[in-house]
Amino acid sequence: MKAATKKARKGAAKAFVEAHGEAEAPDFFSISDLSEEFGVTHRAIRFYETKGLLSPKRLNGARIYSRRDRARLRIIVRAKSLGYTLEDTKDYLDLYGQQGEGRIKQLEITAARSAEMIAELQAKKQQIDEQIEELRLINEVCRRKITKKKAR
Amino acid sequence: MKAATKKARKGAAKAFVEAHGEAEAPDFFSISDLSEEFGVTHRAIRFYETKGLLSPKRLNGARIYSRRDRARLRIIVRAKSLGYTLEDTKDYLDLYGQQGEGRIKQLEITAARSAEMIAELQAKKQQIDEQIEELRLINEVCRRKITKKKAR
DNA sequence: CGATAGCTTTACGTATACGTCAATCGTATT
DNA sequence: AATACGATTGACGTATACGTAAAGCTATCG
Repeated sequence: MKAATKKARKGAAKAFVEAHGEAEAPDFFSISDLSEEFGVTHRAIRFYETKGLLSPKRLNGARIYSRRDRARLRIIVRAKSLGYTLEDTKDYLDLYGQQGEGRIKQLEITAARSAEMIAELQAKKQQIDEQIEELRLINEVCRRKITKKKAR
Repeated sequence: MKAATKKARKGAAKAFVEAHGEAEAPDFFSISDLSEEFGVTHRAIRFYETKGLLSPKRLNGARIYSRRDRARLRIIVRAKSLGYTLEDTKDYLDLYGQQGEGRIKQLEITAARSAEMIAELQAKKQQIDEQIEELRLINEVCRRKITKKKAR
C-alpha cells in the first residue's frame, strides 16, 4: 500500500530512492520519508543539518539520506523528547559516530563520556519514577473518591 | 553552618522566615532559599510566577513561599529536566492542585489525565532504556579496544 | 510544452525561557 | 544619617528551535 500510494511521486530523490529497492529496509530515504517516519517537518530536518547534526548526500541538489543518517535522526528525535538540546545531541552524535577509531586517549575519553551519559540517564529515570509515584497517588485518591460518591 | 552563614541576611522575607523556625523543615522560604535549593535563578522563579505556575504570598512586596509553593517548584524543575514545557507543567500542576475536590465528572477527568500521564512517562522510560542500550554498546566497544591496544 | 508535484534556498517571523540592566525601595549595619 | 544588602518591577535583549512565505529549479504526466 505504501508503494502504491507512492506511485505518483516525483523528484530526483524519489526516483533515486525508488530505483534502489523498495522491499523492507531501504538503503536510502527522501526527506519526506524521514519526515513521515519520525513525525518531524522537512524544515526541522534541514535545520538539524544546518546545525551539523546531519549531512546527507545530494542528487541534483535534493537530499538523499542513508540508513546511518536515518539512525542519527532517530537519536535526535528521541533525545529531544527527553529534554536534550540539539547542542547536547550533537555532542552525543559526535561520540556515536566515531565509536571505534582514534588512539587510546580518544577511546578512553569516549568510554568515560558514555559512562557519564548512562549515569545521567539513570538519574533521569529516577526522576520519572518519582513523578509517576505522585501521579499514582493522585489517581488513587480520585478513584477512591469516585467509588465513594457512587456508592452514595 | 547554614544558619551561621545566614547570620548577615536581611530583607523582609528573610526576617519573616527566620522568625518562623529554622530547625529542619521550615514552613516558609525566601526566593533565595528556593533558588539555592533547586539551582534556579531568581529570574526564573519570578518568570514561573508570571506564567501562573507559582503564586507566593507577599510581605512588603517581597515573596514568601510556602511548603506547597516549594513542592510546586520542585515539580516544575523536575518536569523541565524531563523535557516538558512550562505550559505542560502548568496543566499538571492544575490537576495536582485540586486532586481532591470537584464532583464526579471532574474527578473522573483527573483520574483519566493522571493515568495518561503515567503511560506517557513510562513510554519515556522506554526511550531512555533504548538510549542507555546504545551507550552501553559504545562503552563496551571502546573498553574492548582499549584493553586490546594496551595488551599490544 | 505547459502544468503540477516535490524539492531547493533565502529571509524574515515566532514561541519558549529566561538573562541583563536600570531604577527603586525597605531593612539593617556602621 | 549614610551605606550596603537584598528584594522588587519594568524594559529590552538573547538563545534555541523551528514556522512561514516567496521564488526558483527539475522531473514527470497529460
